Amino acid sequence: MHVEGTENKGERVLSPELEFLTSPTASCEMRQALQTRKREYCAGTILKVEAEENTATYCVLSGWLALSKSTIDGERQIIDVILPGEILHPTSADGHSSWIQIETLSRASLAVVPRAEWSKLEATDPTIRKLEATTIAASMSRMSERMLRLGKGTAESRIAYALIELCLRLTAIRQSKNREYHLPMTQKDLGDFVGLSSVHVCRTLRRLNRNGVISTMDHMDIRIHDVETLAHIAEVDLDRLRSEIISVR
Amino acid sequence: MHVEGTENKGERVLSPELEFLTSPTASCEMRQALQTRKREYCAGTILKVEAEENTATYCVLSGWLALSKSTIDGERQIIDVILPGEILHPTSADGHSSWIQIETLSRASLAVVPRAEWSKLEATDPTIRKLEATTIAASMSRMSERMLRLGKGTAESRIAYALIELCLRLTAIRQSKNREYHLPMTQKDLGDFVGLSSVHVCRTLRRLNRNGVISTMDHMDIRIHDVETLAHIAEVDLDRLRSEIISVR
DNA sequence: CGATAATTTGAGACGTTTCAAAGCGGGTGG
DNA sequence: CCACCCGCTTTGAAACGTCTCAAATTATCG
Repeated sequence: MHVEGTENKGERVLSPELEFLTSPTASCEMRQALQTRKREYCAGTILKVEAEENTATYCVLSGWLALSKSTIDGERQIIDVILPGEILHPTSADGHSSWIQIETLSRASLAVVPRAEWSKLEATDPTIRKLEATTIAASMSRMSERMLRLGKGTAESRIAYALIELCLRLTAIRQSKNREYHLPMTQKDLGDFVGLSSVHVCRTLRRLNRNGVISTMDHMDIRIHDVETLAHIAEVDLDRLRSEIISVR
Repeated sequence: MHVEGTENKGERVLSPELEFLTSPTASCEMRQALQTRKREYCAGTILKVEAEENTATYCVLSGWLALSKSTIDGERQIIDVILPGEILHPTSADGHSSWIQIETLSRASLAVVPRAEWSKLEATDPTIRKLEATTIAASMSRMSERMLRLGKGTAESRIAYALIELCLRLTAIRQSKNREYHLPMTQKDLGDFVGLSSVHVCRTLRRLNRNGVISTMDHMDIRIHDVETLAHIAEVDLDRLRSEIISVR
């Protein structure tokens, strides 16, 4: 169980301020609200426990989040990874509890906006609703891609898919170039993400390394050498996937 | 591959008109729109193929839908099951293609509302937006519960969870009483839903039968005898799950 | 530089899949 | 009305992939 983690890498090529925050489309109110609600967290912080009282909206300004569920015996499944620029509504159907546990994978800065204030922002700025809608669509889409592989894919295809998905998303927000990025996750985390034991994650990663498809350096620095092969292993059509999980801006 | 199926059971205790359609909260425009867009489909119809052009909103008036993704070699994963009263936006992040394949599991009647018209409805009727939000929250919530079990659960817990989830949802819309309902799915379908082969679904179902936890009669008529045990196998807290996946009305 | 966490590798156990064949049931056409 | 066919369920046996356990190695941080 992560408590007040010590890792603090994970955002190296990060623009000082977030894109949509400074973008001309964002309204003045929006920028202000995010700025005043801005908070910093260190890696491994648990922001919200499953089923905890929650009605706020989270905007990720920098850093990575993991959304997870756990079984009674402590097994964790990472449901989704949230990257900078994305919006998160952890409120479940009953309208007041969180359907998910939220934790930081790296040092992160977030704007946590209470429901009332967020509704006001939505009303004043029509672009926000659009951003929200595409964020949700993208999230659903990548969740189902992962479910498909969780249900029917091999270990290799699950890992390959995760690496490709993250690469595409990071590239879209200019936090990856040349198919190279830092994963602020341990192999255990990655295993919890793709439904494998950390041991098997290791083996699979090593095999991909040996075959020259990717290389991992240092603590989880990923470099994809042969996207075609990786996409083939992941059973992914790159262009289609991109259009499904990347919001148009 | 299902094409124009022949099965047409699946909605036996169905109220002639859907709850939220006739409810006093639904606006006049809403009711009219749904009525004029209403269409009937027989079981096993594929409404929308993955990645197909799509910007409409689907309202399920009666019957069951399955949302699925498939691998290149034809393996299908059912991502979610949609029941009467629920709303579906199959539009992915690019704004015009569908992120999912939609098919009917039983005979079903749907209102397929084009985007422009739906936006107008949203604008006129504030309750629709709320309904949409809770529908999405509920869907996310149950998808993640299923992902947790797909990643970390045994065959038994996956099946047990699916049976409980469906029982709760059906009970909420008064299509199940006394924890008894008809599942308009084959064992293959159920396997595609929970990530198991049809053979293993059969074995697992039979074991639950032998142990007196459930009984299955006829073609997939489920009766849950011992909810406590089933919930325990599924690793579920019934009240918490209910509040997370059932929309308050 | 020692303590602690994360990765790597091996070997065996376990659960699920696959293959195969038999049983059941419902629908169709003779 | 019966015979036949096809799809679904059931059961068995073997193959396969992943997990677990265990131990060695390597990184990380105070």
